[in-house]
Amino acid sequence: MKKILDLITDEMVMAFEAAGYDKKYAKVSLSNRPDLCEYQCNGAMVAAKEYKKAPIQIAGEVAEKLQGNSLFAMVEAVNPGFLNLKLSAEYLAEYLNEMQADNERLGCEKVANPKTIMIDYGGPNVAKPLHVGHLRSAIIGESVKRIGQFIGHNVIGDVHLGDWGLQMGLIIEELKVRKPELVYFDEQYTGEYPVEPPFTISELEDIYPCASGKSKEDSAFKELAMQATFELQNGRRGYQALLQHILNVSVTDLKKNYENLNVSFELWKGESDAQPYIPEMVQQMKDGGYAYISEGALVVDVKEETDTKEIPPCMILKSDGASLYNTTDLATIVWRMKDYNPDEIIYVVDKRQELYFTQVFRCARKTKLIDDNTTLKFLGFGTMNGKDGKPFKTREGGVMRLEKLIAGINEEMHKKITENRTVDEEHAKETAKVVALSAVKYGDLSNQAAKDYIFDLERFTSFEGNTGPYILYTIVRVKSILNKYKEAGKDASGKMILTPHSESEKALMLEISKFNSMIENAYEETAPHKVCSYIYDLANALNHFYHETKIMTESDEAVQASYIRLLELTKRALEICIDVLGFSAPERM
RNA sequence: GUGUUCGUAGCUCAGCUGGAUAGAGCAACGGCCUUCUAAGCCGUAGGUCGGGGGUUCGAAUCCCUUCGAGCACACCA
Repeated sequence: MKKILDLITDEMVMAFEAAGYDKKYAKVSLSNRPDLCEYQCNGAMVAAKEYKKAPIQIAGEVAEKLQGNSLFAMVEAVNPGFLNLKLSAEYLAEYLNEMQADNERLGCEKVANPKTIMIDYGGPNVAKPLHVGHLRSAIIGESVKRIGQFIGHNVIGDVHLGDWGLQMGLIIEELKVRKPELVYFDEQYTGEYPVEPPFTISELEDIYPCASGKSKEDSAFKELAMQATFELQNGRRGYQALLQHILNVSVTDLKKNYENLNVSFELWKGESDAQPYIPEMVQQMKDGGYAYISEGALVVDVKEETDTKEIPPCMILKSDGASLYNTTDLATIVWRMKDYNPDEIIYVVDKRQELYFTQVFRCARKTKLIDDNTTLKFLGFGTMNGKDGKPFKTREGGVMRLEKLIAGINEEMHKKITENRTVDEEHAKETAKVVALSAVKYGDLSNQAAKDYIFDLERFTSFEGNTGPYILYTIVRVKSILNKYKEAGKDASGKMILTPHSESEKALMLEISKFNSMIENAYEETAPHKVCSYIYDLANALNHFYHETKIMTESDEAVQASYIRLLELTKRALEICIDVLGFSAPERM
């Protein structure tokens, strides 16, 4: 189904041409003066130069051609040369009926040529529990993925575990200190290793910070850890087996945590999965003449003429021959290309890593790990700050665990829900969880991803204003009235949406009609915050209409059914939107 | 130092591929519940869009400059 903006533009193009002007000037946009019109075209003012005519004259001639057009209730040429448009009520109702006929997608067509897009987000470290720093990547990445999937692309989310490098060696060494008797440390051992992991998740969570702290003070310990890392990377059996245990225990826990956030990944690959591809990749870079030794390390130059600053070379191997972050990221590109041949890879990563990823992307392109058909995209997000504007910390100044943060929000929400109304305990708990998630996600996603933002629990969990709970409340109100209608034994299915009976109804209809173009726009700009701002407008329009219109007492059955159909449409639009944002609405609240 | 992002109401943010009177929410103040969830709706007040220049018929938006803040600058990830 065509976007309403395109349909209007089509008419405008014809009008411009009929009046003897180039169609390139017939660009229509949403009005920025809703008091004057719904859509507008500023082309006459631009065209004035080429045709050496007063803009108002051109606008007038174009408007003339649109008089009587069934799309519009009003076409006006206004000084200095604006073309102001209002849609006809009939046309708008017709458009909404067409949307409703496609309840699944509300007339938002899937792309004709689906792309394979991989999204790299999450990025948890298997040695450490998730902390608040992981929140944004998960929330934004999940939403970007869902938007892409809704549009019709084949989008694959990959969690990209941090499961390689010194952190693993640290765990192994610390475990050796604690449980030296384990067979994993016996180099003579050739039998099968136990299936049961030698530690629990809580032990694991204790081991890493402990080892990490030790390595900072005890250089001998750090030395051992580096040695263990090296041996692990070179295939020492016992250590490989330990890595598997660490992965199993950790991933089980991670899955649980991500599930609570309504975040899921198609792939649970990690840095270690890239390991097998490294030797050949490095060899190719050498053979191709791209990589050379600089200050002992193997690097690839990624400078470009147009750079405004010096971009350091991309390091492939450290001077001790060990691989590093760059190496696994590049090798990850290798297997992604081999297994999935994606058209695009999107990295949802902290924006502070931008320079680093520029190096990696350039290196991948230069050394032909990817071809020209694949784009690499960096979607950097800003820092989540506390109310003081500084990076979010616990009261003690440490990093806050994600679980703890979420639990705190759940608790706060539970308090609010039970405060003013009577609800049974089990119900309240479930609802609190659902609403709390909307608060966190909406609070995050309603900001532009690239900007830092202030995490304000009080504000996010509020039911007033531009918040997740407000959106959910609106949906719940709609659900409630739809239920009442059903309970009255009525059924509006198959009934038509009629032309609007009030300003607020038309405003709501206009808002709904923007749905498909909004989704496309949000996809093109990888901007979930556009979905947020849309549902906020839509929810406002709904509440306004709801307030002014007595639906259940409407005596004209056809009109009432039309209202109901309109509410169903609104609800569906809101639900699709919150679904792509990654949360859902309860039945009651 | 170099580069980069940003600076919009008391606070938190939209708007930025140039358009008409710069928009929301919170906080403040004032209205609206015998009727579909008042967790709602309506209204009042609050701004030299950091400063200065330029391009343009027209600038929060583009360019230059200046002040201020954040961030990044090869053997961590």
